[in-house]
Amino acid sequence: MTIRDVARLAGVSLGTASKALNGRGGLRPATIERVRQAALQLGYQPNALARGLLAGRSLTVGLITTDSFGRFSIPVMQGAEDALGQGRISVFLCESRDDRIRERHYLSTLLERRVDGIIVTGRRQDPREPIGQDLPVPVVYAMASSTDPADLSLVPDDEDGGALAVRHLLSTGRVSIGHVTGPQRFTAARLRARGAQAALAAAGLELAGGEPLYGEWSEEWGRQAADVLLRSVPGLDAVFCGNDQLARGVADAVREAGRQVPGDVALVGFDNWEVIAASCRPPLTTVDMNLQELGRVAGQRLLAAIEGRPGSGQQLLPCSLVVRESSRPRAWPAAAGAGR
Amino acid sequence: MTIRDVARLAGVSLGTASKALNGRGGLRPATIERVRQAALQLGYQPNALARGLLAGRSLTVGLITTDSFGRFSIPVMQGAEDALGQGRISVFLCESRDDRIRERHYLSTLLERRVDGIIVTGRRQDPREPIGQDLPVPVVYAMASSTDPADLSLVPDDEDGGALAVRHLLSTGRVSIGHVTGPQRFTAARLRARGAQAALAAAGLELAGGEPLYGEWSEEWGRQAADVLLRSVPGLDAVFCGNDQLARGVADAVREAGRQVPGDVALVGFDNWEVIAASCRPPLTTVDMNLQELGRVAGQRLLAAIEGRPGSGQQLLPCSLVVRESSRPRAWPAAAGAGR
DNA sequence: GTGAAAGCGCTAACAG
DNA sequence: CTGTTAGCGCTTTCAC
Repeated sequence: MTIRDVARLAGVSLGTASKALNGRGGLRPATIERVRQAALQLGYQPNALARGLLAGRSLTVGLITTDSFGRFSIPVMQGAEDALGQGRISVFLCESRDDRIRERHYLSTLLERRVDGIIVTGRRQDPREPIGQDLPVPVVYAMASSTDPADLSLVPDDEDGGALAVRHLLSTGRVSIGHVTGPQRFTAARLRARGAQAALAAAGLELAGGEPLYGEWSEEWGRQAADVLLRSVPGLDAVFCGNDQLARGVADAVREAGRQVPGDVALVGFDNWEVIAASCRPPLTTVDMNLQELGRVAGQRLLAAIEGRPGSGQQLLPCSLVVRESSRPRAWPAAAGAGR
Repeated sequence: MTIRDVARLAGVSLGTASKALNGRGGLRPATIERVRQAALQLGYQPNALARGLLAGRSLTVGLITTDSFGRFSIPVMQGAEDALGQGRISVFLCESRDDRIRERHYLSTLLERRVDGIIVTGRRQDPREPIGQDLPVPVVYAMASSTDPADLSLVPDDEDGGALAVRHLLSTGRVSIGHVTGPQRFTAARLRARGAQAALAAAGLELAGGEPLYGEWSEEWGRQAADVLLRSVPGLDAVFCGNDQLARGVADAVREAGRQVPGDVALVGFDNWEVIAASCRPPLTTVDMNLQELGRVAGQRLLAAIEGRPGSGQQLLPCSLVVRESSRPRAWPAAAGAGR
C-alpha cells in the first residue's frame, strides 16, 4: 500500500498523486478529487519513515524521564503533547530509572531515530548533569534542570509557590504559621521555605517555631512534626507543608490532638496531588505547580529551538493556589458535610 | 553524517562500510577495525528511518493508554520495555484521555510511523471496543480488554486476587470478614468480590454482612462502609477492600471507632499503590496485580505476534499478596513503632 | 497540468 | 574480500 498504488488507481503518475495529496502544485480540482478518492478507497497512509528520511525531520521527539511513577512526568508529557501534537509530532517516552547507562542508551536510540528534539524531565528540579554534549538536536529540561547554563531549563517557581501559600494563610487571618517540609538537600524544599519566610517577613512576622522543620517527604514525618509544633507553639493557627503527603500527616495529627482543621489550624500543602489532597480530611488547599502548563511551554520552547530559536538559562514558571476546605477562614460558617 | 562519510574516511566503499558496521559478509578484520574507528571518530549513528524504510520494520511500537494518571499504564509500559528493549524497540506513548477521536488520531499517526505493533492499555479492564478493524499490525490489550474474542487481552486475575486476600485473612484466624468495594458496574469489583466469596464458601463461611458493600473507589466510602460494618456485624474481625484507598478509609474509621488494626480488625487492600498502602496506619497488606510483569508478558506476546505467532482470547495473569502490618495475626507480639 | 527522474541513507544482491 | 548497483516510499525539481 504505497502512493504508487494510489497513483495507479487514480490513473495518474506517482508525482501527481503526491502533489494531490499534499496540496502542492497547481493541479486540476478534478484530478485532486480523483486521487483523494483513490487514497480513501485503498485506505492509504503515507509512510512517515520515507517522509522523514527525505525531509530530514522525523516529526518525532523524545521524552527522557527519571520519574518512575509518572507523578510529574505524565502531566508534563500531556502538556508537551498539546503543544507538539498540533504539529502532529509524536513522543517517544523513555523512562531511565535513574540509571545513567540506561539514559545514555536511550539517548543514542533517540538520535538514531532522528528525533527532532528531546525533553528531559524528572522527579526533582535539582540541577543535574546535562544529558549529553554537543547534541545534534535541541534539548529542553522541564521539571528538571541542567547544570549547564547554556541549556534551557524550565522549573516551577517554588519560592513564589511558598510565598503564595503563606500570603493566602495570612489573608485568612492566620498569624502563627509553621512550616513542615522534606529534606533540606532538596532545592525545592529550601526554595519553598525561603518563599514562605519572605512572605512572612513582608508582614512583619516569622515562622512559628523559628525555623522550617526539615525531615522526610512522608505522612509519618508530617504527623511527628505536627506534634512538635503543637507542643512548642501554643498559638499555632496554620501550617504550610512542603508537599501534600506531609499536609495529610499534619491534618491527621492535628485532628487527633483534638484540634480542628481549619477551625483551629489551617493547612496548605504543595503539589496538588489529587489522590492525596482530595481525600485529606478536610480536603486540602494546596499549591499547584501547573505541570501540564509547564509541559506545554516546554513543547513550545522545543519547537522554537527546532526552528532555530533556541533558549537558555533557567526559567521559572508560576505556581497557583488551589483552595479547598483546609484553609477556610475561621469567620466562615461551617460547610455542611465537610469532614466527619 | 552518513555512512558515506564513514566509508570515505575509512577509505572503503559505502557497501563495505555497511557490512563492517553490521558484521555481515566476510571482511578482513583490519578493514572492519578501520571502519569502526572511522565511525567512532565521526560519532556516526545509523539513520533508523532509512533502515526502517528498507527493512519494512521500524523497531518501534505504540502504546495507547486511557489512563491519564499513569497509575496503571506506567508499570505496564516499564514491563513492556523490558521485554521489547532487548530488541532495541522504542515506544511511542499516546495518552488518549478517554477520547475516541483522539484515540483514532493516535492510531493513524502510529500506523503512518509504521510501528511494528501496538499495546492498548487502560485504567480498567472492562471490555472495550477494539481499537480498530483489520489493522496491518498486531495489537495486544494489556490491563484492558477487547470485546472481540479474536483479540489478545491480558488482564490480572482479579477473582483469584480476591480469593488470595480472603485465604490470607482466614489463615491468620479471621472468621468474620466483610468486603467493601467500588461500584458494581466495574468488572474488577464484581470479580474480586466473587473470588472473596468463593474462598469463604470453601471454608464454609459467608461474607460478614452477607453481601459486598458496593460504593465508590474512595476513602470516604471506605470510612462510611466501615461504620456500617462495625455497627451491623458485632464480631467483625477483618475487612477485605476492593482497593487501597478504601482500605485506608476503613483503617481510619476502625481506629476512630476505638478498635485496633490489626488487633481487632485485620485489613487487606487491593492494588499495592505504594503511596497509599505504605502510608496507611498501619501499613497495608494488599493484593498486587504485578502490572510490570503483565507489561512484560504483553511485550513478549506482541513480539511473538510481530514474528507471526499471534495469540487471542482473554488471558489472566496471577496477582500476588504483599503482606504488611494490617493483617498481622493476633497472636503475634506487637511490633515496635508500628502506627501511633 | 502532468509526468519523469533524482535522491534522502541504508542494506542486500551481485560482480569483480 | 571489496565495490557497484538497485531500490525501500516519498517529495521535489525540471521537462513536456
